[in-house]
Amino acid sequence: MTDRRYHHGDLREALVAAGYETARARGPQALGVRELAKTVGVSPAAAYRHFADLDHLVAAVSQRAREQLATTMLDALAPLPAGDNPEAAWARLQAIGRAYVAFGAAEPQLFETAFTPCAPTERPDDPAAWDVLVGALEDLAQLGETDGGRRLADALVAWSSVHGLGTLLSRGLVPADASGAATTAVLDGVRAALRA
Amino acid sequence: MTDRRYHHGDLREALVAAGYETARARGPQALGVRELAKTVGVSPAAAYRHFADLDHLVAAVSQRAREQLATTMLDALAPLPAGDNPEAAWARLQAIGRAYVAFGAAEPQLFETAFTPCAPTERPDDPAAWDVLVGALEDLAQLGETDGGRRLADALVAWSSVHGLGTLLSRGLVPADASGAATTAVLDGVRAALRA
DNA sequence: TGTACATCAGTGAACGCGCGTTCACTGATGTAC
DNA sequence: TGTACATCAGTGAACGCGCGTTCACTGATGTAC
Repeated sequence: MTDRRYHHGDLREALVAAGYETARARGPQALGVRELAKTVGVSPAAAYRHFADLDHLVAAVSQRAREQLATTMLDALAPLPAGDNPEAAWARLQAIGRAYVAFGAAEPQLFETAFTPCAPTERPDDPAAWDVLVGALEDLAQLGETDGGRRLADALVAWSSVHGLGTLLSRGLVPADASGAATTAVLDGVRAALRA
Repeated sequence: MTDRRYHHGDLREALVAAGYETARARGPQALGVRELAKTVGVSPAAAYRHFADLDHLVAAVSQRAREQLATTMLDALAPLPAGDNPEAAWARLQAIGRAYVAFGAAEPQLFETAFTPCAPTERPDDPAAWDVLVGALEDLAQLGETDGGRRLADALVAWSSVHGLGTLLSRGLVPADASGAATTAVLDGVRAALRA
């Protein structure tokens, strides 16, 4: 399989997968055309059959990291009851927020990679963290728990909070052993902010 | 002055100042020993008289960026009445939060630089944004506006919120034209969260 | 006040390195007849 | 079914580059006598 010298099965996918692992271990700045080509067992020039330049390769890896983040949010949602009651809806918002922050703390380099500046992607994220958040807020608005007219503002408040804490944890600016308490405090804060 | 070939007046300071401008324009990754030495008009090796390696030079520039951020917070505080009443204390918290977010939006590369991972600094930040925040929260706790027992949690909630929004704005993930509304929403959210 | 001297902040050349990207090419693949 | 052929995903060598860091050195500075 990988032994085939020519006509790699799916070089693009192999490069993104290898890039994802590199980014996970050493961050987005460690991504390089030459090194990834070597990892995959291909000449550097081969990568240019699939990506215009390094920036586009980074963009593909970055997108994968964002999609992985969104996936962990959906995974956190999966076991929860889909209940139409307020408590269930708040629990869902809390679950995705917790997953977002936990991803930042557990995978600091991927978190960094997910939001690193790079070329625009060809396709939208799938799944997209923003959509998951908006969906959870929509449920709360439907139930009259939040002011439907402030949907966008609420989304920005929630996103800012979890993104901020995720960033602080991922960079070690908030110590890991404060992670649990900080997460609870921030999620409670979001709830209070949206309810007001 | 700068024409002197030997015994530069204060090469360390000159390198940090040049690094600050480079970081401001092109971000922390654009910092390099060779380029900064060239900017300052000195041979690359000269930099090693003042910094153990590139990482320590970056650390000095990063610290300067953080101190600049803290300074803009203090500047925002300066014109405000020092009043002992709740409204004045909340206004002070809001002012420093607004300054923090505005710095991220106005100086995205410096904001990035301020929190880029690098070597530890020799001295603590002066001024330090954290101290400014804690001071403002202390006032509120003294006035009974917030639960003094939750000082640390409150600080983390406030910091996460403004740091998150600052990051999102600095990276263009929240569009600049939503900056004003988003800032207001987030700051109102913090107030609601701490009051609860 | 003048001079010898130790200090040490600079020089400039060199090291080895890995990078992104381009180029002319080759040969495995799948298709058309 | 077998064969000629067009396609294009790969090769491998080379390009020019700028990087961090080290080294033996030089000469301006400030001090001690």
